[in-house]
Amino acid sequence: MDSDSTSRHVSRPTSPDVERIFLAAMKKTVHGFSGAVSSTQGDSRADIAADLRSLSSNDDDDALSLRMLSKKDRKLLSENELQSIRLKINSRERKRMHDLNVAMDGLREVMPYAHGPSVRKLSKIATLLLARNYILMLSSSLEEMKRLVSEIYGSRDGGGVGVGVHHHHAHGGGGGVGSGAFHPAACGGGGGGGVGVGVGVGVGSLAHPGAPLPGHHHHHHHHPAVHHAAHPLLSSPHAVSAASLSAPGLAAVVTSVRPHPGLLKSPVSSAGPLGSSFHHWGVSAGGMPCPCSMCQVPPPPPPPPHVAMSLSRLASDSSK
DNA sequence: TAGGCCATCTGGTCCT
DNA sequence: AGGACCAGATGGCCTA
Repeated sequence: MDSDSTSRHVSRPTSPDVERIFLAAMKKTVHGFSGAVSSTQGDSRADIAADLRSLSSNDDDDALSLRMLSKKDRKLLSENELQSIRLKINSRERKRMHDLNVAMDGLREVMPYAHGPSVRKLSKIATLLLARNYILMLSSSLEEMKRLVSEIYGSRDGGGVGVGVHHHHAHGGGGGVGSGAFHPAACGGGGGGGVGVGVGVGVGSLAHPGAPLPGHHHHHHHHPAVHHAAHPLLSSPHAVSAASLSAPGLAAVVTSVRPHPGLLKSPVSSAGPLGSSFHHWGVSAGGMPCPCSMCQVPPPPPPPPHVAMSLSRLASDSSK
């Protein structure tokens, strides 16, 4: 009794392995292990079980699509036929969403963030925002490396690598966001007023209304509403500006980000909002920029309109 | 208890 | 024709 009947359907998996991963995940789920898929949710839903039971008994019907039928045709079909078609469609949709979740988990795995049984996984929106900022940050790092290479070899080669990207340590994002406000404190090893608190960022100020990030002092305690702004990748000026511009809903969404376990391990006295386990090295150490938005703000890409749109939509979704 | 997050159901639309 | 994709609705679970 599992959703194997759903997996038998041919579909467009997000990757060639998705089907296999999905099956494995479903096995785990069936055995009570909250694995990669739906780890925060219990999958033992009575209606699903009912669906699956029905599916196993109605496996043979043709894949007529219910929505393709006219109302007249629908009336001609028996209750059982309609139900079996509906179940089949539901099953496909379920599998599709499972595949999406598997992909989302795959994304979580490669993000510089907590993975562990004691750490609640990132929400979907947080995962996407984090991924985006991570990509921006990596791109920025790459550009910086290119720039350094061109500086080193430029005198000989005449500067073959043309990179015009420089760090903007203090640039205000949209809506009065100023990520630079907390940068010095973070990279300077703490000190400075606030240590990333109240950050001056729309989202951050929502979550940290003035307290010195007490959540980071707690071992194995998660404060989803507290840590989001502390994570460098989620506090990028871009995401922040979008959040502060779009709606309180998105800000609320962003607050769902869970902390990196490293952020929780030790006091934050001298390490800024990331905690002492996170080592900021700014841009001075070997020229490599610190992979956090505090030490290195990604170059401001042209504000993609679709991002703003999707963000606003997410905001509206989250405000349901 | 409220709010956030999520899975699922459902009907519509688009694509092959 | 059939499947994928999408978005709204709904209800459950969890946490503050």
